[in-house]
Amino acid sequence: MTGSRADGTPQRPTLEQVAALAGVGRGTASRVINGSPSVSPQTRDAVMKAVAELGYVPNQAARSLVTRRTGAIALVISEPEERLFSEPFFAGVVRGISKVMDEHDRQLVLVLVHGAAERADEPAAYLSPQHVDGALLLSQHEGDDLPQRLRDRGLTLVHGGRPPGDEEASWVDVDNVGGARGAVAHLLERGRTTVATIAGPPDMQAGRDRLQGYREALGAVGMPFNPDLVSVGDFTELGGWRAMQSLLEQRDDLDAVFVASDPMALGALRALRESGRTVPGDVAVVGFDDSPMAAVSDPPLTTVNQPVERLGREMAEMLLGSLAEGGATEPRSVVLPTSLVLRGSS
Amino acid sequence: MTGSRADGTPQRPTLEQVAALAGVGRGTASRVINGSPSVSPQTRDAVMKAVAELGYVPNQAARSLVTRRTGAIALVISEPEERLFSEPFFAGVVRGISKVMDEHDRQLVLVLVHGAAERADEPAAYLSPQHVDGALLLSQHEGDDLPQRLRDRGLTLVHGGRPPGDEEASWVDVDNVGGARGAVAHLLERGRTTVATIAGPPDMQAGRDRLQGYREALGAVGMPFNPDLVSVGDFTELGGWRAMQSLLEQRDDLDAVFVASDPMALGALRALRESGRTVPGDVAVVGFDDSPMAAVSDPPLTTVNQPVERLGREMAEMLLGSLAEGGATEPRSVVLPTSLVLRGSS
DNA sequence: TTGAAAGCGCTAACAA
DNA sequence: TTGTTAGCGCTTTCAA
Repeated sequence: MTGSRADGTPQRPTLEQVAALAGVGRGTASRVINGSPSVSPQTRDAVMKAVAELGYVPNQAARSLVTRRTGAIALVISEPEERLFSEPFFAGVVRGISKVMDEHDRQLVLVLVHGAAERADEPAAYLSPQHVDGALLLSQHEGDDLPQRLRDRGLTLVHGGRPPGDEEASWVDVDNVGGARGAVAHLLERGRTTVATIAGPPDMQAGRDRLQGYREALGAVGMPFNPDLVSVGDFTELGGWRAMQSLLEQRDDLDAVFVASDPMALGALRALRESGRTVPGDVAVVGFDDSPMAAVSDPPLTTVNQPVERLGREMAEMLLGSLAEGGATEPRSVVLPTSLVLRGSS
Repeated sequence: MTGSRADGTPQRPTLEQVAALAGVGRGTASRVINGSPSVSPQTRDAVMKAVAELGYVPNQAARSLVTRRTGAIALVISEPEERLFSEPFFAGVVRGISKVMDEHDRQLVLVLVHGAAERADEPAAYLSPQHVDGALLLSQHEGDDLPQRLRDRGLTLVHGGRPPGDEEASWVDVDNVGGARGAVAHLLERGRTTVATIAGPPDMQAGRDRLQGYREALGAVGMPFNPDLVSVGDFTELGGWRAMQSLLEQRDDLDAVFVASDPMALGALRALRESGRTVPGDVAVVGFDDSPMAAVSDPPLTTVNQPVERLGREMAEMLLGSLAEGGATEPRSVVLPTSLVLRGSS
């Protein structure tokens, strides 16, 4: 039995009790718990049995105190706008991360870094090796020095998405360039001749990369890049709607458009409908994200699928890998392939 | 200076060093850190100064070891379907929770409880008083016994959303009944005479509550409840589209519809358009959620706004309040008001 | 009001 | 292979 204290809180058994029940010393019990090889099978069995009988669970605080490792990983999300969590992107990434953490018996500490307020005094003082072993960064802002500061504190970091101009960073990203290139190539193969694009915000790496893919696809078939066929949106439905209108004003002869996000593509679909055009008859449309809405829009949206859960998994595994090797390894990076999902809009 | 260890990890200063620098005993330094009243002002100042100078941050592990409190709160999300994170609902709630945790220097540990797999052996063994002081539960499933098991382990809990048939639970919810009632009352006041509803899944409390609000609004003006005017969806756009079609087949004379979620309302809008009807001319539509899409749909959607961030705040504050009082208090509950946002669809 | 000291539960170094 | 022991950094009695 485990006993309980005066306030009714069940009192967890300690390693001491496990050792006593197993008839061994505390050190030996500790070795068994931590999978040390230098323990005889009989001793191991006796300890395991005692652990099971008592329902023993190691006290993480005591353990951290001596090992100086916490078992916790921070998931840092900067400036959680409406967008961030709202996008299925986050759901998938977080799920992937969470599964890996579960598998490794590690805790995920969620840290939302809000705007200037927190930034002012000591930004996320909690994010130090004293509290977490490492950190996963999502949606960093351009020019933010938080990553550098965290590294200075001795934290091992892995970024979701390639951080621009940070050679020291380790990161995992989806192949935005390739995904966009493939989408535009698909439109060209279908015989479209005047392919426009609604690009994402130029201050976001994903926005820039997807525009780059558009250029590369044109270049691959010897078509010139024409600024008239590019309009910039902010990744929202409204932004896509406006961008599409502006494109139609400039070039009423366009017959296809690659849109750098599904919400923007839905806005574009609406603008096209309002202009009296048919999709894909008059204009073919391809989005990016493969969000749930894409499957049920009118018409269903051809779009680029990103392996979001896998992105989370890879991030988590890369971080745990670096931690296992003892930290100071070379920066590493992984790019995950995207795939085109064909639907009615193209 | 704080010194550093061989591996380059900066070595944090300890309370011992703070005490030495301030010229006091370790116990006294501890009292200052923890805001004990029985410390002279001069002593306090000296210690504070030493803390600032050394950049001292208490070691949470050491603290937990003796206080038996962790400073951590778990955010438990059951079965994170696509839906869950995808909805702006989650973004707001998590943001509210996060802010309160920041204010109280507490950590938020994210625990995603996946399907049967985890459930099978020991479900979230981590969720015990040894690791977290309490837990916030989001999107619990009907009949799930996780809450009860966590309480048995001695954890203090607060639910987001009213847990059906759990008298011991503390919870915070938005006024789903009132919000729905107000939405339908609004349609009736606008002169609509045949108000249908697309209800949410009957196995979800929010779905049931919103249907209840619909009934109450009809009852308030002496109108009978007519099953022909009710169709059930699954809170998705596709579900709303289908439900709207089925309603139109049964009752082609309906002139208004209250839809229990915005995604479903967008689907309903599409079905109405496809049937050749105008909104709000032929049929007025009101949704529920005030999601970003509602503002930019065609026409913009009248909908019920929920104070999502506040819901998170209230949950977090309720939990921390219960914890402060020392646990075994009465179950408590809070219902937050919703508000109708008038737009073009009604 | 303050200092000294015990001890929270564990790991790891050292002996045996 | 095993037991013993010295702390990890902190809070909290107990005396003074």
